[in-house]
Amino acid sequence: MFSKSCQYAIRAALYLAVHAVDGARIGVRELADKLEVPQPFLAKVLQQMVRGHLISSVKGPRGGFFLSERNQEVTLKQIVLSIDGPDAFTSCILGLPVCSGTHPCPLHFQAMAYREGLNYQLKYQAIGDLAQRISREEMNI
Amino acid sequence: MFSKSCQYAIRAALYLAVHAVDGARIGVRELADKLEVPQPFLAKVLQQMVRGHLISSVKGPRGGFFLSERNQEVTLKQIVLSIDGPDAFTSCILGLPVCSGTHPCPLHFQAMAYREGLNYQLKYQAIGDLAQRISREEMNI
DNA sequence: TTTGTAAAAGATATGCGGGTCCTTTATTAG
DNA sequence: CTAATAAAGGACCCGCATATCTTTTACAAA
Ligand code: FES
Ligand code: FES
Repeated sequence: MFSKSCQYAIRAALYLAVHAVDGARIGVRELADKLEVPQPFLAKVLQQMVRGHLISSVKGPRGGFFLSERNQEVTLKQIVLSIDGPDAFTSCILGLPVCSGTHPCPLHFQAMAYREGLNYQLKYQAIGDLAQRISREEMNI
Repeated sequence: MFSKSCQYAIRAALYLAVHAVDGARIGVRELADKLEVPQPFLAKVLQQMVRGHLISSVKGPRGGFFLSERNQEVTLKQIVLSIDGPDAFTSCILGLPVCSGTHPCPLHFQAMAYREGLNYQLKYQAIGDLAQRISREEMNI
């Protein structure tokens, strides 16, 4: 479904939303440590996200990653789109060259139901909103 | 979601169910040709399926692949299990080490809803049954 | 029994996502 | 201004899914 890069990206963004509050910045070290993912690889993903304006960063002492006001409004969908591209939700689950309702594969309608549901979630949940749910309902990231 | 091997496996099984009727056998050549997948690789997947008793084969002239009576009863779920292993439907969509409802990731419940639907489909649809739907509703495989 | 045919098996290549390392650049505290 | 710090950027490596090729084995028809 999601590539590893994309999973890391989402989890990192959520971690920042929950923990990088009040102007605090968080470094790759802590991030990689808390998410339990390989540090150098996470760094790559993070800078890719910065380039895509999904998260923000400052260099130097007391620097690190954080979410600007704009970044809080970023949706999970934007992250997926930016990292994995648009095909995750539009390609046929059986790998057929085209996914269409007029000549569907046998799993098409069931797969679409699933994907549409998830898609909706991704589309309308901003990082900032999710952060609150996460702390409130003590979810894992 | 599914690996390429698994996609090929499912499509091949369905093709056999639809076309290898009345004791006819179908060779790798035709199969690869019709499904538009790489022939030598498909051959590997097919023999893997034979070993797993998901499909049947005979060597020699007029030989090829087909579905025995037992094979008709095989479900898509068995194919997925045999090719991709059990993790496809039980692992966390964000890659967390465990997927559980008690400490869920933010996408857990939405993802589960989707997956359960698909899972049901895979679990209760036997190849033989699907074959009829496919011809009747002119679906693509 | 012979011969042609087609799958089985094994060894081998390739591409890419995933992962690491090293150097450069920017920032800020002192 | 300087030194310490942390991200950015570039080059590189590795394993595995994917894909290919060659040889061997089994079967069936004649
Ligand atoms: S055609 Fe296969 S999922 Fe739509
Ligand atoms: S915990 Fe992530 S999908 Fe269940």
